[in-house]
Amino acid sequence: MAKVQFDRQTVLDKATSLFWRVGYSATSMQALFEVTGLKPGSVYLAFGNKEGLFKESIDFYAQSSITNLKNKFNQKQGVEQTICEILLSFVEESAQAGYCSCFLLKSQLELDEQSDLREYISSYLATIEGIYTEQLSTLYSEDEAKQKAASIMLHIFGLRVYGYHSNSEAQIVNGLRLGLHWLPWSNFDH
Amino acid sequence: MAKVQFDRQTVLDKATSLFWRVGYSATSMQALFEVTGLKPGSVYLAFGNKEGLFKESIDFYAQSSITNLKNKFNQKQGVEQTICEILLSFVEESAQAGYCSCFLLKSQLELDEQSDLREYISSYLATIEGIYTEQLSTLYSEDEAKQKAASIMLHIFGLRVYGYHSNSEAQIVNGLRLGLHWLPWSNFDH
DNA sequence: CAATAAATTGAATGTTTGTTCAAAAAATAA
DNA sequence: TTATTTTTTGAACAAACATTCAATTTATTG
Repeated sequence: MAKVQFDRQTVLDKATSLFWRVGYSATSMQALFEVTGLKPGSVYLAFGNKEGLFKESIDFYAQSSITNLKNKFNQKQGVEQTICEILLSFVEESAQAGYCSCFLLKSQLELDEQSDLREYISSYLATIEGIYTEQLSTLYSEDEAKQKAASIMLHIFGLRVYGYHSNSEAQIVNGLRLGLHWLPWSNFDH
Repeated sequence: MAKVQFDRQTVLDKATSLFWRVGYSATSMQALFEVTGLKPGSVYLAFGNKEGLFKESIDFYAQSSITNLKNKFNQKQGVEQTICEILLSFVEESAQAGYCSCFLLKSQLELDEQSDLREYISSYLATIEGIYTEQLSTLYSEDEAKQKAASIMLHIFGLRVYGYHSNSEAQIVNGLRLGLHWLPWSNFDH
């Protein structure tokens, strides 16, 4: 059997960027052919159809996000300090040119009610929340860890929307400090 | 001159519902003709094009939301109690079948970076934040009112995303209570 | 009642959409 | 090398897309 000749990761990286920025519906196959350099037949052989390519793009993004998150917690600073760092890095991200919010969040909101993909994305978001819960449960009771994780997710979703339209980094950080007052923000003063 | 014969408000109401649920890109003119009962020519005469109809739908939704919000504050309970009620009503909304998040939020995230509509929607969101700030400044200093309003907006955005995929009302309420601990939630215990 | 102006109609426009497929090329296996 | 399998190619497809417009209907004006 002949070897796959295009690099799947490279193609997925480019497709993900386009889907992320433009959205599922507004991204045409034509545009995907151009950005990936593949011809129709290759894409359809490798991914089935547009939805298949999109699903793999979601996987690509989500798995990378989850790996990244786990790595940050494994750097063995305090859990809460790490959470502060993560949130502040999200704020920083949101201030950059071409900021596209979070691919999972955007896709979740765009997808139709009866699409299986919506559930699929939900489970990735639940996995992420689970990581926060797990980490916090080293410091708090299970109930408290769950509540705090829910509060963190609310803030993450919030800032990924807020950061999309407002340019005031400082305002977001103030909002985070107020809402997540139990985190060690003082370590980040200067 | 002949009178406009279709009821503009009715048409906008129906168009808004469709755009809100399905999104801008995925909503076809065909579907809009069907849902409004109008023929192509009528829509194009009255609204110019798809984007024109969408913009008026945004206006329709935003103005109604803003009026609604102001009314709630004019009922003259305490400001903070009113805010709790608003947030809890959003949570309740999110638990209902066919929940579509917030039309402004969804559209904001869907629209392309260089679309004028994105700024347009941003200014509506800023207006809403301004109302919270204004109300809170009757109780707090300007700086504190702004910070609290930002925190409220973060939570509203957060719950309108969180509520889209999670079915646990209780978890969201817990998150709100923790993050917005300075609000009089105790009035809502029973 | 005409005369005039505006709104409605629905067929038709030319693109763009996602997808297919037979032929060609490339890679592996014998 | 030859035979076999897999990938790539790019033209072609029907369906759906947003939009237009001349003809018709409806409403207002004089």
